[in-house]
This record gives sequence, structure tokens and C-alpha cells, in this order.
Amino acid sequence: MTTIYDVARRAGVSPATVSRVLNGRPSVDPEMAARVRQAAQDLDYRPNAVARSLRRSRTSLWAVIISDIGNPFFTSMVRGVEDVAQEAGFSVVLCNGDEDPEKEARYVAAALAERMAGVIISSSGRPALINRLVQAGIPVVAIDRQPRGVAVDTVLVDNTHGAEQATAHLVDAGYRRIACITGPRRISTAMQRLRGYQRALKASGCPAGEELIRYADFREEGGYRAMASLLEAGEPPDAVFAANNLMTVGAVECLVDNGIGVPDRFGIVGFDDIPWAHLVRPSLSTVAQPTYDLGRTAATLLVERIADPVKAPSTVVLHTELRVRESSARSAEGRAADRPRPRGAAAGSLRS
Amino acid sequence: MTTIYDVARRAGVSPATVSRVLNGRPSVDPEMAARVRQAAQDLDYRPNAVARSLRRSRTSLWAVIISDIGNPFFTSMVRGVEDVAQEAGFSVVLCNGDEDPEKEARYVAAALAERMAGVIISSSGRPALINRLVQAGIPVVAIDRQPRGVAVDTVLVDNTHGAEQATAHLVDAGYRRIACITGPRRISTAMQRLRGYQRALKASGCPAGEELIRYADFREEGGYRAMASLLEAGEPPDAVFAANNLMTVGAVECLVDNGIGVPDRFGIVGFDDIPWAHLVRPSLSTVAQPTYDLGRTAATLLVERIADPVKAPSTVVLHTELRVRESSARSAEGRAADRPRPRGAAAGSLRS
DNA sequence: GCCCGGCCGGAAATCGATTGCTTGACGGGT
DNA sequence: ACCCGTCAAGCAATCGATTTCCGGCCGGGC
Repeated sequence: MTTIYDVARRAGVSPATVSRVLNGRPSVDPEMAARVRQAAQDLDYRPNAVARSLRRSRTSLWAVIISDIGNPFFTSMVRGVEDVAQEAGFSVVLCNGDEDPEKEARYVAAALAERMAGVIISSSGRPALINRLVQAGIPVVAIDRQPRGVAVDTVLVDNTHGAEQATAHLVDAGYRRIACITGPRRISTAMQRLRGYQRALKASGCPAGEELIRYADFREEGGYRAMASLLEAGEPPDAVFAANNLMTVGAVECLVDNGIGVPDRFGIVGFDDIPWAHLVRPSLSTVAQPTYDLGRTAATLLVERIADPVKAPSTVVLHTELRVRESSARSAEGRAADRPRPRGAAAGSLRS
Repeated sequence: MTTIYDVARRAGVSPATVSRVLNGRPSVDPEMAARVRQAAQDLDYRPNAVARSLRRSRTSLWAVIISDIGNPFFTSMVRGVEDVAQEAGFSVVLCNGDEDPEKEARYVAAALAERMAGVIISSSGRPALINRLVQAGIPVVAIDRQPRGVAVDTVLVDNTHGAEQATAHLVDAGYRRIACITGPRRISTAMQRLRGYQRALKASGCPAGEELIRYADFREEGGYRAMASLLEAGEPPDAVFAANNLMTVGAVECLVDNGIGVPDRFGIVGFDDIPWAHLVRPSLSTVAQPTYDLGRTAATLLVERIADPVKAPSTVVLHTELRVRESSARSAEGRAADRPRPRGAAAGSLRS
């Protein structure tokens, strides 16, 4: 690789001058600057970012640590981050935490070791990880999930309200025994969405209780299993609110496998939209989040935080929107035909 | 941040010794090694990876440059890469080229500047980019897409064969006027899949011709538009082979919007599976690729290439598998009712 | 004609970890 | 008793770019 010394030699100047020219510092003779630029181009010189980072003790890389790369929610968010980062002159590298606290910890360690310029994180683990970053002086923005006990810039959506709205909608559609499949207890969004669900049930007078709640893993398969377990229960529900998109898909699969008609015999609303929600039959009612804007907002906060490391952390809450489609639109006949469902089918398919 | 000097001072040794201990070099007094480790732990010392990379002139980061983060094909592939990378002690950073050659060029430049340990790339641009990496001595593995005119390790699937099989399957199902929606001409997979389609048509004696071919962008929206344009044609097709998963989804959407019954009035097979292909009604017939293994294989090649930079490049071809579902299963009635289709509907919806 | 200030560009220190070379200590062989 | 081999550990150079400091030159003012 060619270094700054090679360029300096070819242009007949000192490396210091080359550095000044290439970094756009003023106070360099234009004629000499031209010579330097020419030499750099001739040699196809590319500054060694590693050396530069060491000297400046800062990099131009952001780490975006997301919790599941297979979830379209995150991929859309990342686009928002990228667009802002690029305008601000940063490169984004993506780290897939995969809902695995250990994997996530590894990426945090890497971000720390590489002295990344900033980190946007949707943490599935303990807040200690985020603390480590903060204490090392690395600008951090938490996205989607609220870390407990750490004061960092945060971008969230109104989870509780969205969940409440979704559940209330199921009540309005005529469902009575409404279950909830939420995520792991350690994750803020899981708990907030559960709370919204509970609030709506209480307001409506519908039955509520732990036997209607399942804590799954925000994955498709977890949603499937949770749904199967709900159907196995003594008194199975007639509708479900699923706290994320992939679990919604899993739950629907389970219903299909058990031959349970949606929406007539069973209603379902999911949290977070899916790009193809309208293609699935029945199309899925969801609480849509402004995913792209979530990313943009987080990136903007990060840019500000980098510019001013001591300003007070702020929290931005964006709004969700209930999109009613077919999966929660019970017809009049469906409502009438409220006879007991065949149980055992779910169990059978599970054990197979 | 604490440096190696701080640790050395606290342990009462030289920085050289600290380095040796922490890198597990032998020939250090165990008692002294223990003291060093204790000091490092006390100070929560984390080696500065930037300085280390500079000195060693190599890093432990891989860049995986994929062409569309929104495509589940790539996200699944990345998992395969990550699993191997981790075993080999590398961290993976993901770069989203977004089917945009310029964006991709930026990430290549970053990989180059950061002196990444290796690059796995699914290139949507010109081979010049890959050449640049190779010339800089950075180990490269091309994945999914074959770069022209550059000798690098490559992992592909049997695109031509898969496409041929899919098209032949449509012929067998009784469709006669079979169109093809493929990707941009500059991308090898688009052309190979087109070739397989053409080969199958020729073998079967079905009509073939440029008027049945559309070159789209591997995106959902592009698939929609291509489908609409096919429906508008003088003599519209009665089936289509779509050369990737997202375009398949777009094409189906278009058919649904125009009220064209699948599979009875129109057959469709896509290349590359979709996790939720069986949820969509009608469920989608696809040519499935071993996405995870694709990633694993590429990563394994990269590990080998890093270990031995001069070995001859190899190309690995993995196999696809046709998964027949509903979207290509024309019933007997559908076959009989082969009456002219209402045109204009597609055009109307396009112009709206 | 001399002095001062400003501007330009080079020499060298610096960032933090690694590593080749060297020194010093110790033990065994002659 | 002397010498040499071995091993442990430190010194200092090194990676490549940036940046501080300083010297030299030029021009203007008195």
C-alpha cells in the first residue's frame, strides 16, 4: 500500500503538507496543493484509516447493533440510520445481536475496542453493556428498546398506547377472550406492550389473567409455540394480540395448521407491520411503526451527541398507527357461530 | 481510556511484557503473568484495536457487503457467515449496498481504508471494485453473484439449472405462454436465470421471445411494474417465472390487484424462497437456495484464503431445489377455462 | 535600512500496541 | 573457575497519519 510518505516524495514536499492538502486545510500554496493532489491520484493513494484513527483517537464508523437481522423492522430502521450517517460523513456497520445477549456483548466489546465514533443499539441484554460504552465515552443512542437505569438518548414508539389500541380494537370487533403473546420479560417493549394490552382489557371488562399471557422470544417459532400452548389451555382464547411481527406470523401459521378460521373463529392483531402483511390471506391487522423515521431520528440524535457530548440526554417517542385489515374483521356469522373449538388438534400438531 | 502503559506501571513490568502476557505468548513467568492479568482486570483494560491493527497491519474485522438488506435471502446468508467467522475469531460488519453501485463503492472504499481482514461481497456493480480490493491484497470472496473478469473465490448456486427446472415445471403444469421477469443485465444471476428459462422454453417448444422478458431491479416494486407491463402486452402471458423472491412478491401483488386468479388463470414460480412463502394465499412455488450454507461456504473460503493468500481461487456451486406449492398448480378446470383474459385492467391500475 | 508580523512548510512528537534485538541472570558442562 | 547456552524481560523501533512547534522568507511600516 502506498503511504503518505510515498505521495510526499513524489510531490517533492513533506508528509505534513500532503496531510494538510488532503484534509482541506487552508494556507497551502495552490500550485503546490495541485501537485500533491496529482501525486496522490497518480499513486492511487488512500489514507490508512487505521493510522488516522489512532492519531485522532476517533473513527468515522458507527456500529448499529440490532437484535434480529431477520426482522424487517430492523432492516428498515437501518436504512434510516444509513441515510443520515452518510450525510454526516459516517459509515455504518451493522452488527446482528440475534436476540442473544452474549453475541451482543461481543459486538459491544468490538465497538469499544475499535473506538467506534458512535453506537446505536437495540439491546436485548442487560443495561450494563450500554453503561460500559457510556463510561468509555462513546456516544450511544438506544433505539426501540428502553434501557433501564442508564441515561442515554433514546428513541421509542408509544408501545403501551399502540398495544392498548390494538387490543381495544379486538374488543370492538366482538372478541371476548383475548390472549397476548409478548416477548421476554427483560425487554422493555415486551413489557410495555403487555401493559397496554392489560389496560385495554381492564377498561373493557373482558377476562384477563396470567393464563392468557405467553412470554415468547420475538421469533416466528416462539410465536407458533405460544399460540399452540394457548389453544391447548383449559379455556382457549378467541383472539390474540401478538407483540411483534414475527410472532404474529408464527401464531397465524399455528392457527392455519390447526384449521382454525381467521378472523371468523379467531381474531389476531400484531404489533409492527410486515411488508407483505396485505399479501397473506387473511391479510394481517397490525400496529404499524414508523421504522424508517425511527432510524433517522436515532441517527440525528447521535450526530448531535457526537457534536456535543455533554448535553442532557433526550428521549423521543414516535407514534404508532393501527392498520386494520382482515385478520381482526369478524363477520356477523362468525360472531354468531360461537361454538366450542376442537381442542387437541394443536397439541397433536405440536407433538408431531 | 487506560493504555498498556497504565497496566505495565501497575504491574511493575514493561509494556512489552503486558503485551506478551495478554497475547498468550509463552516464556513469561507465571507469577508475573498473574500480576499482569490482575492489573489489567483491576483497570478494566481493553487493548486499543486501532493501535493493534496499525502495528500488525491487519485487523480482525470482515466486511460483508450485501446488495439488499431487505431481502431475507441475504440476511439468512449473513447468519451463515457470522457463525463461521466467530469460530475463526473474526467479527463481521455488515454493509448494505442496497443495489446501488455508488453506495457499494463507498463501502468498498471503507473496507479498503480500514484495512479489513477480508471481504465477502455480493456485487451489484462493476468488477473494478472487486479488483481494487484484490490489488490491495485484501482477501475477497464473491458470493451469489459471479464477478466477470476477476479471479476470486466464488460461491454460487446453479442458477441456470434452477431456472430451467422452474420453467419446465410451469410447462408441465400446462401453461403455454410463459414470461420471465429477471434482474438487471449487469448482474450475473439475472442473466443465468434468464438463460435457464430460455433453455426450458426451447426444449418444450413453447413460444419464446423478447416480448415475454422484462428486466427489472430485483425489488418488489420493480416486479410489480414488470408484471403490469406484461399484462398490458398485445398477447399477455399465462404464467411467469420471476428471477428473485421480492419480484415474485411484487408480481403476485400485481396479479391480485388485477383480479387475475392464481394459479388457475395464471401460474407463477419464483427464484429463491421466502420464509413466509407458505403463508401467502396461494402459497408460492419457488426455487429454494441453501442460503445459510451459502454464507457458511463463503466464510470458510475466506478463512482459507486468509491463511493462504496465494492459493488458486476456487468456485463452489451449491444446488437449488424446486419447491412446488400452490401458485403453479393449475387445476383441471383452470386448464379447461382457457378463455381470453380481460386486458386493460392492468393498464388502468398502472396509470392510476 | 531595519524590525516586526504574518504566512508557509518542514521536522519531529504523538497516538497505543507489537516485536526484533539485546541485556542480564542463572545453570550446567568442561 | 570460566564459558556458553537458555530463558526471561526490557528498550526502542515501528506501523502511518496528524498536528504542534518552529524556522525562514517576504513585505510593509517607521
